[in-house]
Amino acid sequence: MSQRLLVTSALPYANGSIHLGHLVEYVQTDVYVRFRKACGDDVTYVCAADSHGTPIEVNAAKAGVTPKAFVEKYRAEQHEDFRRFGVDFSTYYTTDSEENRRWAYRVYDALKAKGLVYKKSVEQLYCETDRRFLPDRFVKGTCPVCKTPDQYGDVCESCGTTYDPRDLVEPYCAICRSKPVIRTSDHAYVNLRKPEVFSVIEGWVNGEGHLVPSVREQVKGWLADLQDWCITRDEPYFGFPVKDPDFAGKYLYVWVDAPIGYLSSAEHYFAAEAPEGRRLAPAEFEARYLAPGAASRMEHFIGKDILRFHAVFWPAMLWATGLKLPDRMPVHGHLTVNGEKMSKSRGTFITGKTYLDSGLDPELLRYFYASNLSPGIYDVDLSLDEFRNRVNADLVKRIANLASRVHALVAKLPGELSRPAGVDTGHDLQRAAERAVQTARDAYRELEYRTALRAVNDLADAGNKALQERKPWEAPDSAPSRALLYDLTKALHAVAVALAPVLPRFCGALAAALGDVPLAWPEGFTPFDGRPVRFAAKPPQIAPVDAKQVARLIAAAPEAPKAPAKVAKAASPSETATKVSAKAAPPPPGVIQYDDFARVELRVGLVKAAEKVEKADKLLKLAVDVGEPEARTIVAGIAQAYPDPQALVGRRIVVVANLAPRALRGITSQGMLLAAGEPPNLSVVTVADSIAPGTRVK
RNA sequence: GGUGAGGUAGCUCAGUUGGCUAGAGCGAGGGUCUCAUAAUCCCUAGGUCGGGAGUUCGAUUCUCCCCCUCACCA
Repeated sequence: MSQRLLVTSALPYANGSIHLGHLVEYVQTDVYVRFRKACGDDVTYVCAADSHGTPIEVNAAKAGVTPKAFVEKYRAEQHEDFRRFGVDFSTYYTTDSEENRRWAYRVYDALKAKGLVYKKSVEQLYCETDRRFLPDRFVKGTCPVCKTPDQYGDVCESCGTTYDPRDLVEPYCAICRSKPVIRTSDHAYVNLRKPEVFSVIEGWVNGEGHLVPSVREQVKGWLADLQDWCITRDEPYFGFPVKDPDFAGKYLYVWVDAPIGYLSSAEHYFAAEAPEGRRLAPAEFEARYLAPGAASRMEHFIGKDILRFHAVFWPAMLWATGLKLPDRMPVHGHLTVNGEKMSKSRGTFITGKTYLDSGLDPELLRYFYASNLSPGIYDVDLSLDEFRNRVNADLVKRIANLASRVHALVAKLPGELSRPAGVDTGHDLQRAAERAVQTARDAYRELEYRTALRAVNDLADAGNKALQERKPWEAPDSAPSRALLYDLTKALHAVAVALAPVLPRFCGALAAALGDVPLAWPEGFTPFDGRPVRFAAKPPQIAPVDAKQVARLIAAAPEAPKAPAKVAKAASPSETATKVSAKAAPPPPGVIQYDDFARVELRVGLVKAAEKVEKADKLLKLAVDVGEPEARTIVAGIAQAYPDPQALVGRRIVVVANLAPRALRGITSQGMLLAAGEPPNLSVVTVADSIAPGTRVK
């Protein structure tokens, strides 16, 4: 029976690019959405850029653009990145919209009407230079416990202590470095302990199917000691100003209007973006999707870092507003790379673009994620070796290869291929295929992707095994051979259907090759429909992934690590503002193998020209001869150490020649040079004049 | 420190009411076919089931203590 669903992924903050950590969630959600659509369900997949908050306001100002323009740039970029990974949103809107403004006020008013909002005076650090209150991430200082300098206002990255920003020793503003003062401000708080709202939250958390048990336990732990929630922020802020005269001059906290963005973006989709036949006026949309008891499911896919907002505050907001509560909230873990947190200094902070630039097929990442995803809250580890093994073993050697084998054999047969009656091939592929499809169907629904993909692989195993045992190439046109090849072709149809949510493009091509077979996945689906089979084309192939290719993901990191920085350098506000955990890397001994070193291609380069980069204090643009027909352009942050760039011309320096190109100040840098020290006491590494440009350094 | 989740073969994980010689996939080692992208298929690998104690005829599966990892919170 067809169901109506509203599915969401968390809204990415419009302050940076999409990275592989984001993609875990969007791939998980997209696979589910595609699966449900194939099943015939009516699915709307809503997402948007989370566009408000202090970091965006500050970074936009720094960039000299309006917050709206700033946000739109990232919104468009994110949407495009997602598209290239096959994430097929119905809409990718923004929380800075008129629809969201309307919804946000409505929710605020509803909370107020329920008597849940009260005023409380709080002390905060205030920067008199910037004339603003400083959020935790915008004040730094010395940890009051372990005395490590330059720690954020909420937590020490060295000793892990969390504290109040007011406890920092020698606090300073992360924007202008001046010393903040303490000021008080009146804010709006939501009383979540009031019995009527508390019982709603508790009831939802304990509701069947809403949260998996381990997540439920976590949330119940919070409920035992529930704090009230501050829902306003001081100006300057980028967001919706509170209309309530009790809180004049305040703005709604970004975490209030962000989840509301699910509703407003969906409303916008149905009102303005949906195909003609699917358009709905806002009132109609609300009645069909949001009203209590509406015949529609609402499912929110989120990461574990934002569970509190979604599992505690969000049900309260929905309830107060008189809307239905979510039907399911799948929570996934974070992404690690080679077993560790993504880290810029280690080069494992991989953006979607870096992945795409490496030349790897985005669908391979989808497959790897899916093969490691379960409904649980486990972290997914992108081990580069594991990634390569998984793809090569499953997709290349097993599945694509089976299609290739079957096609080659069938292509040699004359005419159409029908199933000869009464032939026992010794392998019940029909039963195997139908069972695999059923197993996968149940598994996708429960987000047990690992199980679903296991079932598909088992089916392909059975196919390869049958070929191996029956050897149809020995008597291609015999009845047993024809029967087996017929069954195998049908089994491939099952593979295409069951794999399509994860690999839509590959499976689309496979289905086309099988003669435009449908990829719909109705209840009880079986590819054994009795129709003759005929390949329309060669099935799609998948190139094996080699180690060099995946190594590029890391080698292509923006900045090669030199020495692991002991203390995070005074990061720019844009870095402090990112939602990505920027915890200091534990300093491991970091012993590497020779092969690791050999991947870095160091060459001698002769500096042919050098000049300052306009509007950049630290950058020099060099033309360097590294033994290639054309000199390379290299942009390096060494200007402070070389006030006269001409001094560099004629020097023989050492260049990392296989570093992925990267744009700096609009100039594409085709490598980096080695230098010792920190500016201004910095020196580029040079070699004797007797060494020719292009010579390998090792 | 509090709360929660985990710690099973090199890796990723299954093990739903305690019980046959603890399983799968990948990797690794050996063998094999040759239709297929040097792809397949077969065999093998012996992991104190984090450590200790207890309950029991018997515990990876129950209880207690400890160690370690992760997340959230103060």
